[in-house]
Amino acid sequence: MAATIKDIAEKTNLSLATISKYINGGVVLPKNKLAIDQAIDELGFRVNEFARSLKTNRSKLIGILIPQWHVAFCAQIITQVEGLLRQHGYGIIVCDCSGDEAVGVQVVEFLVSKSVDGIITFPTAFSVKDYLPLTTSKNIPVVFIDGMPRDLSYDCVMVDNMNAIKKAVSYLIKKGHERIGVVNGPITSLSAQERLAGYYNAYSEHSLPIDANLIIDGGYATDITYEAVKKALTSDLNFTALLTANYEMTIGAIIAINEIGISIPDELSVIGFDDLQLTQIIKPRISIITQPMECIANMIVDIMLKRLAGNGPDSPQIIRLETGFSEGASVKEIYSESRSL
Amino acid sequence: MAATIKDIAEKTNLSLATISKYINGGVVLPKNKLAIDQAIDELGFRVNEFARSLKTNRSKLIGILIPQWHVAFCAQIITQVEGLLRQHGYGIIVCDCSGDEAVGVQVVEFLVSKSVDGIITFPTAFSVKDYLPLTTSKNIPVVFIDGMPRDLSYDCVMVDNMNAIKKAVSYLIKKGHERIGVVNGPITSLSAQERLAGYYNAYSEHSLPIDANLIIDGGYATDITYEAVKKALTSDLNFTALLTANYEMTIGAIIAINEIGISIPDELSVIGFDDLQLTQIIKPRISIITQPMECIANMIVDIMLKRLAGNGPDSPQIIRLETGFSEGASVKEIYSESRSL
DNA sequence: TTGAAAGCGCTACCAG
DNA sequence: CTGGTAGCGCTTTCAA
Repeated sequence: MAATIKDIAEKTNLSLATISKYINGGVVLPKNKLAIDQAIDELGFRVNEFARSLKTNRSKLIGILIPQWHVAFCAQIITQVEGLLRQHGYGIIVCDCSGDEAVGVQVVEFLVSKSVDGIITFPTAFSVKDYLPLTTSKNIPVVFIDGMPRDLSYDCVMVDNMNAIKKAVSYLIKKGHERIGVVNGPITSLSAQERLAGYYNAYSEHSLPIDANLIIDGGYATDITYEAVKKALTSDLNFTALLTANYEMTIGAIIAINEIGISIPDELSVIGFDDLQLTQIIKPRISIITQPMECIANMIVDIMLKRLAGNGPDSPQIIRLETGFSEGASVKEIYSESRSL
Repeated sequence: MAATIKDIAEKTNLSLATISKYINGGVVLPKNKLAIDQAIDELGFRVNEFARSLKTNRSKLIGILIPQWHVAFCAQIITQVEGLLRQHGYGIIVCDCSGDEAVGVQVVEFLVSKSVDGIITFPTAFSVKDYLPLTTSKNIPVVFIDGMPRDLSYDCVMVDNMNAIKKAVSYLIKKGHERIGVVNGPITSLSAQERLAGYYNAYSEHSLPIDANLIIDGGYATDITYEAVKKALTSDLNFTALLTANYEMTIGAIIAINEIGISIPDELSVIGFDDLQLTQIIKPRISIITQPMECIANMIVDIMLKRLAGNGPDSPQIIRLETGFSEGASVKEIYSESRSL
């Protein structure tokens, strides 16, 4: 049987209370400290987290809700979040709801039943409203990543999607592009709405007309984008540049472009999103809007830990982070008719 | 405060013992069942898992150790395993050790400290031996996926790697190929060893000479493969076909091939591994060695649940599953000199 | 700084 | 089938 603090107490001739206090960071006499340390070592003592949790009512577990396991952005963020939380003694329980609303609610109930101390959630295909009563009633803090339902007010960490796209589109416009295709996510998602707004803003700022046909729905997915881009490229839309609004869509677009045999940047300029995995090896090096992954992860953990400690701000925090831009060789300067006049 | 079984007992005028028995699947009188159900409903009672765990010493949590979050095979398996385990009331704590041995041991200690009931582990870059004493001393079952250290004997679920590759190589040989490149993982890993053996076996069975230069180390990674394949293709190795031994390497190879502008299958026949995500949209449709993902996940969960229930077989189970082959349009029939005679 | 004791909520034993 | 009860291992008063 595993050693308990009782064993330590007996061995050291100290009381349970003293041992408990010590292992929770309390101060004891130096000689007692020595004795306790030794006893812990000899007996191979480890705190029984169940008992501790029963008393403190905290599990030191954080639930994470993701739309899909293989979404690159999620994977990247989770890697970092997991590492950071582990340093603070928190484990993560990750559940994938495969975009199914019913499963989503079920998953959150499951997480709550596992007594997670907090929940971190990525935007899912469905509204998360259904499960929030559950978490609020249990006082479980929820931190949203990359967007949340419009009519809610929770802690959220996201990038400045609007400006990210706006800057990229402006960049293209300044290089002479006027017909810029954009592969965006489903317009039901907040981030897609913001990204689209960035596109519009850039165009209006440069007083250029918008052709709605240039706005392609890539469903935030590689396969959908692949089909959509292939179709768009073989149509008579005549765009000279293409912008993709997340990693998966960037990959889908690149595959489609390469397959058709259109050369980047000579025949088509391209700006991608999220410099992960594949974008790092594709040639020519794609110009990419980058998200500050590490910073996002840090903020998420930071807010969560503060909430758990009960010393977060009173009102929900919406953290907006600026995106970066990694210049590659995928954008060509062109001279449109109107400008060459 | 949340309701406890004590509240239920009071409300129903039954004893704690009866309530406990009922919520654990025991049988009570129909009218008591009704009363209990109603009380549970009204009070919004939920079992306190901490208290339960303290008593039963089981957390209903399974730890999963992965090499990297974005390895497609892992993601695919975990998705399924997580769903299955959840159906049985188990949650998973996933930790990524980023191929770092020290982190790996630390992670397992962490998982043990979280009192996971079992551990499922993918092959990591380092030997897992260091942490096994920990798990065995705590009687925590460990199930390996896709390989384990050679000198150990644990439950393991893996595919028949040797035959998978052997069949594919034989297939190519029968189509007339003699110079078949193979992009394999690091030879330190069991699966890579087996896959290589398959390559050798196919060649020897057809009495063809092996050129070791055709064996490329892709490190099970996209970027390494990309560089290696690019180099190989621009050398004078003259292979007519290329076989890749996992998903990431398949993608890396395809990107390299496309970039150089070699056409599949006219100039090079290709057989990939694991029909996931990208391989499903790349044209031409790649012929692929497929792993029975669902079946693998089922077996893993099956063994784990049996071990947890204490009714698994006495000896470690090594489960070997057959791979499949999905024929695409990436292999061309050729006639080598020797055959055309 | 230390200790005694209560009790977190549940399960499992045994008796009825 | 039901109930009384001990106790899992820990934290946390409160008093010394």
